[in-house]
Amino acid sequence: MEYDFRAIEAKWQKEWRERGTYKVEVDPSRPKFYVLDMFPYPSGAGLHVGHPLGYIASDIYSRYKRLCGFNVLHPMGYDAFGLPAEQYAIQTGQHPAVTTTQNINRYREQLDKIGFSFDWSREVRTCDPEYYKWTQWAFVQMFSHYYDNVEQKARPIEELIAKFAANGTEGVDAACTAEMKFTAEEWAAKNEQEREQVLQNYRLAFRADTMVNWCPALGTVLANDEVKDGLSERGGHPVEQKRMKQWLLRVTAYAQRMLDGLEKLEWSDSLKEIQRNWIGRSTGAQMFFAVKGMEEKLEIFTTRPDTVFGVTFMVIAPEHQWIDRLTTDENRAAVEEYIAQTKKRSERERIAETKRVSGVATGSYAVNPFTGKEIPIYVSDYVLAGYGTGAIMAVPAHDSRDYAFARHFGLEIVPVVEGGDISKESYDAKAGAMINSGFITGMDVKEAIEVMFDEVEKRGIGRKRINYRLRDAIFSRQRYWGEPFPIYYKDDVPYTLSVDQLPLELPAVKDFGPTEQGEPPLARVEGWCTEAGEPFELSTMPGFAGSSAYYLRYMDPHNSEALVSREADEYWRNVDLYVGGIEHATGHLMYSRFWNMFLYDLGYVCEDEPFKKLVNQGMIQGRSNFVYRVVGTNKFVSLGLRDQYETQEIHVDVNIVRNDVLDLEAFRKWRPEFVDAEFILEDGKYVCGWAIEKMSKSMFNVVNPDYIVEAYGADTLRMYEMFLGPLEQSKPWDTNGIDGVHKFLRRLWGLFYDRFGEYKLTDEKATPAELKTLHKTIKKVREDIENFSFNTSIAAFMICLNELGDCPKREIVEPLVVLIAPFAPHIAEELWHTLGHETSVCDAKYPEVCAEYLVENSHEYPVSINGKMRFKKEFPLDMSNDEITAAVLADPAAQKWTEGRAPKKVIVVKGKIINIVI
RNA sequence: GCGGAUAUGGUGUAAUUGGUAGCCACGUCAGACUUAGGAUCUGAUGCCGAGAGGCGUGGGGGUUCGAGUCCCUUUAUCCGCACCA
Repeated sequence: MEYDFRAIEAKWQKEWRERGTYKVEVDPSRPKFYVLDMFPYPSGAGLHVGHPLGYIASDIYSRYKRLCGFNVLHPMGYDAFGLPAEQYAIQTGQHPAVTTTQNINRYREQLDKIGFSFDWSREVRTCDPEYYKWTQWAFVQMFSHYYDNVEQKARPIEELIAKFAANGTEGVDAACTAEMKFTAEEWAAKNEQEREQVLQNYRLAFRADTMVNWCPALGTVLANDEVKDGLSERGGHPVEQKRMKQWLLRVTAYAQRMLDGLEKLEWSDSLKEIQRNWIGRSTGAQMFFAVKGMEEKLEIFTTRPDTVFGVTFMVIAPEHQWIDRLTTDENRAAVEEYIAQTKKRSERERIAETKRVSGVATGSYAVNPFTGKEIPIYVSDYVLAGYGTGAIMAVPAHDSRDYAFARHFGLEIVPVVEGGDISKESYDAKAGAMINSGFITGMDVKEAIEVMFDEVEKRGIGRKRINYRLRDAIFSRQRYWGEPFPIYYKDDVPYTLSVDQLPLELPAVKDFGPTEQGEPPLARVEGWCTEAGEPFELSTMPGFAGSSAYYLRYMDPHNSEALVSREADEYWRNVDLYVGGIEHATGHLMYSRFWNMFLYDLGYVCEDEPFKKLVNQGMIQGRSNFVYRVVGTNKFVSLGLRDQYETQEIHVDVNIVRNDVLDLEAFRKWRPEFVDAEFILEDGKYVCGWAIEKMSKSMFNVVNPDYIVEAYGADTLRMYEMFLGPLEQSKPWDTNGIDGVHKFLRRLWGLFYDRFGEYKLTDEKATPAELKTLHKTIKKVREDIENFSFNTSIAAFMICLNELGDCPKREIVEPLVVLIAPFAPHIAEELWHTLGHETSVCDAKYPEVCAEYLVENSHEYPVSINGKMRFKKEFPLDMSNDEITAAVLADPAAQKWTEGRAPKKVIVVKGKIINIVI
C-alpha cells in the first residue's frame, strides 16, 4: 500500500465524525483540561494559511493532553456579529444572516479538511438568539449592579438604593462617573426620573453623555481599541470626537483587580505589559488651587507634587466644565474661537500636530498654594479632558510640554530640581535635589514627593490619589448587525427587560444603513417597542459583547436555563490554555476579564480569571512572487537576467510558482493577456523574484490551505505550519520547505510498507541503540510539546527516523505512532489500525504505550583546556566532582593537551562540565 | 518620547539555559538508479585558506577558565502606548 494521504484523510475524517470521537462530557472521574482558540470572524474571503496556525498548535496540545489522560474540552464556534457583513449588506441588500451563514459553512468545510479534534456539538454562534440571550442577560445584570469600593466587588443596585434612603451618600464608597453628595431627605424628595439619573452614575452598565470616537463613514461610534492613528480599524475611515449619549460599561471599577490579576496569569510578559500600560495606573496627588474671585477651587492631578514650587501657570482642557466661569469677558471671544477651532480638528490632525503649541489665556488667575503667587490660567488642547481632572498645574522647568507652552507664551520658568540645564529644554527626570522649594529644598525628588503627599493632606488642599488611564468601555453601536439591548424607555428613563423576556431578537429590516435622520437602522423597524408601546433602544452591542463570555457557554452550550450550569462550571472552571493573536490585548482580553470578574462577583462562575495560560501565535505574512515583463512587450525575463532589459515588476499568483520557479503553462492560463506570453529563461527555468508583504488578495500571495491539503495532505500542512519556526514568532508563509516535511511522513509510512507496498512490520526485538533512540525521542518530544516548541519536536521526529534507518519493528514503531498522533492524526490513525488496534489512536494512553524511558547511566561531557574545547569524555552520572577530576587528569587525552604540566585549577560544575587551567 | 521584543550560514531555524555554535530541514553541488525527473537513495555544504590552521552568532566594550546566552554601550528592525500631567 502506498501513502495515499487523500484516501486516508477522507476516510478518518468521516470515521471521526460518525463515531463522535471528539465528543466530550463532564466526567468527574478524570481531570479536565480546557483548550480554547479565539473563535474566528467568518469573513467572505475564507481561511488562509495564517488562520489555522494557532488552531493547529492548540489541536496538538489538546490531543497530547488527551493522550496523557485528561478529559479535554476543545470547542470551536464563530464570532458572527460584525461590521464587514453589515457593510456588505448595505452594498448588496443581502441580509447579513445569509452571508454569515454562507461564510460559516465555508469556514467549517475548510476547518474540517485539516483534521481538528473540535467537539462540534458544542459550537456557538454569537448571532444565534439562543446564544445572545446570555449576552443580553449579562448586560441586564450589569445594569442592576454597582461596584462597592470597600468590598471590592459588584453588589445589587437595590443595596445602594437602600443606603441612599437611609443615609444619602454618607458612607457610600462606590465606583461612579462623578462624585455625588446628597442626604437621605434629598433622595426621598427625588422623583423616579431624578433617582434614575443618580443611579446611572453608579450602575455598571449605564448611559452617559460622553466624548466618543465617531466614524461618519461607518455611521457609528467606535471603542478606543477599534481606532488606530485616528482611523477606524475596519475600513480605515477618519474618526472624529463627538459628544453623544451612549451606553457604557464601568470597566474602570475593576481596574485595580485587573491589574492585580495579571500577576497570577501565565501570559507573556509583553502582553501583561500591554495590559498594564492600557490600565495605566499612576500614583499622584489630587490638589485644589484657589482661583481669584471664586469660592470653589480648581482641582488638578499631578504625579509630581514635589515640583509645586515651580508651578507658574495652569492649563485646563478646552472641554473643561468650568471654562465659562473661568473666562473673563475680555478673553471670551478668543477662548470661544479657540474652542471652536479645537472642535473642528479631527483626532487624526491632533495627533499629527502634537508638536504645535496652541492655547489661549482665560484671563483668570489662580494662587499657588505654596508660593502664594498669582498664576495665569490658560486653555490648551494639550491637556486632555478625559484624564485626571482635565486641568493641570504647569511646571515648565520640569515638563517638556509645559516648557514648550511657557516658551511660546513667554511665561516664567522656575527650576526646582537640580541637575538639568533648563535654558534649552526642561529637565523631566525624577531625580536630583530640590531647590527654590521652601521647606523641601535639599530633599531628594523621591523623598520630596512623599513629604508633599502628607503636607498637602495636612493643609487640607488635596490628598494622595491613584489614577487610571483606563476608560469605561463605550458599549453602543449605531448599527444593525449586533445584539439588541434588552432596554426600553419610559420618558427617556431606561428599564431592562426581565430575564424571562430574553432573548430580545434582532428584527428583520430591509435597509441596513442609517436613517435619513442619522438614526441607527433599528429606527426603521415598526413596532420596535414593548407591548405597551415603550420604545426599545435603537443601537446594538459592539463586537466584543458576544466574545466576552463565549468560553463559558462552550461548557454548557445547550442550557436554556443558565449561561452555564453550576455543575459544568465547577468541572470545567476556566480555560487552561488559550491560543490567539496578540491584537486582542487591549480589546477582547480586557473585556473578557472584566465580564468574567463581574460574573464571579455575582457567584455565577467559580474562577475570577477566565484564561489561565495564554499563548500568542505569530502572524503569518505573505510571500509575494514577481515576474518581470520587458516593457512594452509580452515577454517575461527570469530574475537573474532582468538587468539586461528594461522591465516592469508584476505580482504573480504564488499558487502557480514552486520554489520560486514559475509554472509556465499555468501562467499562460492564469490570465487571458498572458496566453501568448514568451519567456527568457535562465538554466531552462523561469525564476521569480519575491518579497515579504501582508497576505492580501491584491498581491496574489494569499495561500488557501485547501490547496496545500490537496497537494500534500492535512498532516503535511499541520506539521509544516509548526515546522516553520517558533509558534509565537511572526513569519512569512513560504512553501519552499514543505517537501521536507512531506518526505518525512512518507518515510514514516515506509517503516510499515516497503516500496512495493508490501506490509513489512516484524515482531523482532529492538536493539539497545534503537530503544535509546526511541526513548530519547519520546522524552524530547513530550518536553517540547509542554513548552509549545513544536518546531523542535518535529525536528526530533526527523532525527529519530534518521537514526533508526529502516527499522520495521513493532516494538519501536508502535510508540512512535502514538507520539506523532497529535501532529499528524490521520496517518497515525491509519497506522494505528494497521497495528491491529480497534479503538482510535486518540484513546491510547502514554503510560501504556510509551513506557518508562531508558535510564541513562552515563553521559558524555566536553572537556576544555584553558577554555578551549579539546576532547570528550564519558562519566557515570553518579560520579562525584573529585572522582571526575581524578578521572579526567588520568585520561591520556588530557595528558596530551596539558603536556605534563600540572593543572592550576580543575573546574567541575554540578558533576557536569570540566575545564582545566594550566 | 516612553515601554516591550528581536538580530545566528544562501533560506527557515537549533543550541542540554554559561559548556564542542549551526541540530533538523530547504536550497545548492556531486554521485547512484533511471527513457525521463519537480521521483527515490547516498554523500558534501558557515566563511577564508591548497594545507596546517585561522575567523566566525548586528557593532564596540566588560564579567568569566569558558559568552549566541550574563552586564554596559551602540545600531537596525518589529510591536504596543502616546500631549496620560
